[in-house]
Amino acid sequence: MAGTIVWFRNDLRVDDQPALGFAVAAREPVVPVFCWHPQAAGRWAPGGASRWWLHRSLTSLQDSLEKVGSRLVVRAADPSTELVAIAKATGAGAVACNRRFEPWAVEEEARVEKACREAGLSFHRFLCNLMFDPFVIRTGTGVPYKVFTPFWKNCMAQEPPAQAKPAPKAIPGPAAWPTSVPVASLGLQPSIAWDAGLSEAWTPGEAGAARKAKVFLDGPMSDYAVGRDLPGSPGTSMLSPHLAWGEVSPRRVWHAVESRLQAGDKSLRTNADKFRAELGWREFGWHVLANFPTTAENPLRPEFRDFPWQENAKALKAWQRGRTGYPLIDAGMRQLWHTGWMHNRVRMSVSSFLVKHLRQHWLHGADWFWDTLVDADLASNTLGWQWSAGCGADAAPYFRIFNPMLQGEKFDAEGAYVKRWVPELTKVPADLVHRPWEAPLATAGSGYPAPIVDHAQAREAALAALKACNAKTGAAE
DNA sequence: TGAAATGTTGGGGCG
DNA sequence: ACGCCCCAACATTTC
Repeated sequence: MAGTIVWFRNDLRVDDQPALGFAVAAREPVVPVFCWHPQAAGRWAPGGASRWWLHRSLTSLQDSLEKVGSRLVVRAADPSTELVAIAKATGAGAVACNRRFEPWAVEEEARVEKACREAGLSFHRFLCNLMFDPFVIRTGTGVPYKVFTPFWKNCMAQEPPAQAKPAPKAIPGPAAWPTSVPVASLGLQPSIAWDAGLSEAWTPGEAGAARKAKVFLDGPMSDYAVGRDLPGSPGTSMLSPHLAWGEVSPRRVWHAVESRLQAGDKSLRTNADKFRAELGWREFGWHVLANFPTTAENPLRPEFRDFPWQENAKALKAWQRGRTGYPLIDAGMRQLWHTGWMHNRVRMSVSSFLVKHLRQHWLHGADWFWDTLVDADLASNTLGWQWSAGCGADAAPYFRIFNPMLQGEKFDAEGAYVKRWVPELTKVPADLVHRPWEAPLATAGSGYPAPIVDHAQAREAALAALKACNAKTGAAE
């Protein structure tokens, strides 16, 4: 072969990037390529917030590649035709990529591989964004896990993730570069300026990811077990969008944690293990989706197939816009709208509220999150929503219904979080901030809506719906 | 990685 | 002083 095409996908980094490392090791020309072809993903094509992120991440990747003597060739068409054409134009004899596990991406990968082989190109695939292979980790009886704890125990009994490999210092280019379109021509940017809050909160790209990791590992990680549950303070890593686009390698993060453990005490170990278990949940989500590819749209537990969901466009809209009248719910939904991100503790509450209090189909929630989250990731989104709805892997039983007042009082006792995102509540005293309808009229929020449903009634209705479904399907519980 | 209802226990007020 | 009752605190069960 006379050079390798590196097909970039959601692995937008140069550090610990196996396909790129493979291409550079061949000591022949390397042609990095990104194809924008959202049609292949259908319903799960990147949403608005993800496209905003992708625009910046691609720009950042271009910069990093140029710094080591390379480029990023950008095309807006199907990779199965583009990569073959680029191989012809540059004389490359091989294509290397990193595996994805979205059902549509698996199909796309097969299509690209076929086109490459038919054109006489060799095709090479690597595990890049996961620490453990989803088709290797198996239960004692040889089937994929559906429960997190034994899954993670098994992973922890494997060989530890391989050491992360540093970025190449120089990347040889082809004699002549193929044509490329500007990132700006892909139409990823919002046409109206709704992205000020995103710009304020995030720095997409590899450097931004490394900074977030360092800040977290040197700070909040030492109190992670407690701090991660408090939405009003910065106790989480904020790495999710960077991981979603592959701007940081989970192996790199894993070993960065490990190196800090050498110097730490036992309590650091406890907190670090909690954090690594969250990386584990991310792995678990991908393993479940890879092995049960229909779950992006269908419940993993078949008895939920005919669950009596309601259709209520008005309620759905109130939830989306943060106008349900429940402070914790509204704060979360407004944080999401403004920054493209929501604290995990609050994600659990808002999703429980949508599927239980409002009894809207979890896919409505999944679609909204997909469009608004900068960390939208098909596996985590699917796992999270099915977990909340009670129909997925290791799911909360349907009757586990979060009480938005109690969750607020437990994890945002002073109301700092809800007041930050719901300014109508500024004057409500702390002890009533999660139930403002009980506050005296003078201090109650001006213009803040009354609860769109009564908590106790909604809870009863949700439990009744489950009962009706069980009676119909004859489910055991 | 719940909440609410129900059951149990034990300290203290009181007749 | 004793037993009764109340109820807070905690535990268990149920949804």
